[in-house]
Amino acid sequence: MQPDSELMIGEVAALTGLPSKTIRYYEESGIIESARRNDNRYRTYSQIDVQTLRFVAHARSLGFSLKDVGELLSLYRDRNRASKDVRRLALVHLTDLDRRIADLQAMRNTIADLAQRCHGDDRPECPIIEELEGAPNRRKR
Amino acid sequence: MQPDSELMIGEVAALTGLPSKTIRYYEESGIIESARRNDNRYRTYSQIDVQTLRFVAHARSLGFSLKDVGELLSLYRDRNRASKDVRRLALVHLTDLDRRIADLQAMRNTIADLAQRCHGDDRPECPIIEELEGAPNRRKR
DNA sequence: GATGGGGCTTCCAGTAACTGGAAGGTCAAG
DNA sequence: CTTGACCTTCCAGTTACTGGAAGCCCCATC
Repeated sequence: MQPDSELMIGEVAALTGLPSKTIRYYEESGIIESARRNDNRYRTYSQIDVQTLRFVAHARSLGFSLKDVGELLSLYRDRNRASKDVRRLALVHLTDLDRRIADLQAMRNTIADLAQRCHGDDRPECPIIEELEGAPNRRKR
Repeated sequence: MQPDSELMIGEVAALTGLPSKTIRYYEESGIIESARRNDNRYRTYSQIDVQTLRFVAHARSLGFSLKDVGELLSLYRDRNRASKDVRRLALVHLTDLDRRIADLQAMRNTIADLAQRCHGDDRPECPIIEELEGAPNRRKR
């Protein structure tokens, strides 16, 4: 119950799950504002800063880019935000995730099929090598 | 029907679907050996080189790392390879793909759920922001 | 008082796999 | 002779960190 307790970066790291290095990196890259410093030039953080960093960590864990996180943060702080702006960001991200999942899934299925058809013994015959050797390559994007 | 025709990098690019820049990059990073040069110091390639680059392109399109592609290439060239070595590489890659797909799928589901519950209008209330604000962050890996 | 151990600081480099761009050489056509 | 389309090398930027070096600050101990 100390509303104005100032934390050092290691404590914030423990509270948010983010490495200290990453917190400094977020500051350096402008995703969060520069931390205040105490007499030792050490960074100090408030509970609000911890909340902000938790927000960032959570958005990152959902796969949003740092650029997106920046926009989400400003929407988060904007009491007059329109939820459609947040939703639009989320939907763009969703589309991107779906595309990436589909790409990986296609690779996965091909690999699984090839691996399943490969004897996996000491002989050289191998459908995986044959596929790589012969099949035309797919276009990306 | 010219078995010893020498191609320039642009032609190889057209034949393999790989940008010239990427072919040079593969050479520089040691994934393929240095191309012979003609009198102008231009790189020249044989049909075998084209085959090798197609192999590389295809392996890359299946998501193998360049390091893996290097190993696959040496297995490809090894007439005494054991198919189990190829298969092992593929299975490790498969595991990695599955993990990445699962990670993305989890994100995707969360985002889809949040976006679906968001009104997406001009009002500020937004379950997406609330989730980022409040929920504990998941551990990666 | 010297020393040791954390934690903090900055700065530099490396990761993966390219991609973009600058500056310049070569060659054939018009 | 100049243009245009190739080719060359080299450097920088991308994404989101992560590792490591060198050095300060503070506290505890011998």
